[in-house]
Amino acid sequence: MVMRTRGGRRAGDSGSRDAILAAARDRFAGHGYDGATIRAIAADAGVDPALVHHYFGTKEHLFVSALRLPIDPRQMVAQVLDAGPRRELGERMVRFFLRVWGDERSRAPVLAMIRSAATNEQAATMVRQFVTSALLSRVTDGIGVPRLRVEAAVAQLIGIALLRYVVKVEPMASAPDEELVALVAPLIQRILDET
Amino acid sequence: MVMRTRGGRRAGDSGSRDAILAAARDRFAGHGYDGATIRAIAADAGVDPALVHHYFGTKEHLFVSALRLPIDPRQMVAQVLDAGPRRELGERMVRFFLRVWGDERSRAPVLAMIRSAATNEQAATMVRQFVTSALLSRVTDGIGVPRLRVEAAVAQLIGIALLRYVVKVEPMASAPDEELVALVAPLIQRILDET
DNA sequence: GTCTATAATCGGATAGAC
DNA sequence: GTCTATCCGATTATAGAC
Repeated sequence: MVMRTRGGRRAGDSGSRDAILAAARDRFAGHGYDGATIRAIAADAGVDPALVHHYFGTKEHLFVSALRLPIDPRQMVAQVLDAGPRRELGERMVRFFLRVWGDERSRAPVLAMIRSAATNEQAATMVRQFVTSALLSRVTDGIGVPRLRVEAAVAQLIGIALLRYVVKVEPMASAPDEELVALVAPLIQRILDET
Repeated sequence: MVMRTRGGRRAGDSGSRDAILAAARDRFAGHGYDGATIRAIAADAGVDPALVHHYFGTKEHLFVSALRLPIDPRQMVAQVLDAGPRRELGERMVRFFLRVWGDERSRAPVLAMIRSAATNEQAATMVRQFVTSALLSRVTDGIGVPRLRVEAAVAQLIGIALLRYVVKVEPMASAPDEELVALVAPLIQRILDET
């Protein structure tokens, strides 16, 4: 029968494990670590709560499993930095940012990190380490910009994400991507350019 | 005995009510609405949990009581807008922003709103209405800047608050106020200036 | 693989004594 | 004004049957 050594679904598996992971991503994204309950995740996935423990052990383990990004951050950063001329870096960053937040699959883990970090100290530490090592350090190393400036640019983007996708303030929430690019790309570019 | 009609402490009051309010502000600020428990608030205040209900009824009522800002937002906005020449508006906004976040008394309610809005839908609605009516509308009316631009400026400041005071990323978290003013004020000014 | 049953804890809220 | 006692619901987690 079907029996692979790597990848794919193992023999005997139903789709429950993946269903749990998908439901967990949604719940963590929507309510943060503390607000997402195993019972609700199980209900969303259509399985028994005990099955969640059977697959993932503790809630914390489920959290880190659910947050594994579908793409590799280091690869993404390198791509954004090198995909064109330096004078268009601001625009590339804004477009990349909007693409991540526009796609449900990548938005859920990021939203989960933000929502959880806001109220859970352990999650905040995870986010701090991730932002520092996976993003800031690579960007700072890749281009010759002082770290405080890179952080100011990141702050601009995170603030927009908060107003647009979490608090949902108008007209920011409904503005088309292109309008945001036209507005924000020059701002980011300027932050990075002035030594 | 002592018996005033307005202001001051009423006869028979101990300091418990104020102690509860102060503890509630800290807890809501530190853990968000859902994460702050009445039992913990009571413990911080050194009183019995039942006393919290005695004074404030439900947890929700306690929340809105704890979040009454010590200053009036409409007054603050007007002051920032009119306190100097238009070309220094960016600097005034940044300095005001840093003053609010630098003082514990004003930081606690703002932090509580952010942390709660991140995971609690009801709190998010409160924040959205507050940001829209109390801040954005007044600023947009006061100066002739499109709302989307004002929101971009607010996003820049909120993002900085997040990195500096919540996630605590270095060097943003430890940078002196003046360094941030020098870096950010021109950015805000530019957002507001270009039609 | 999946579920039942249950332990152990913690949450908000209330009634009522003092 | 303040506290004791308690109700009732929800939570994570485990043991074990099927």
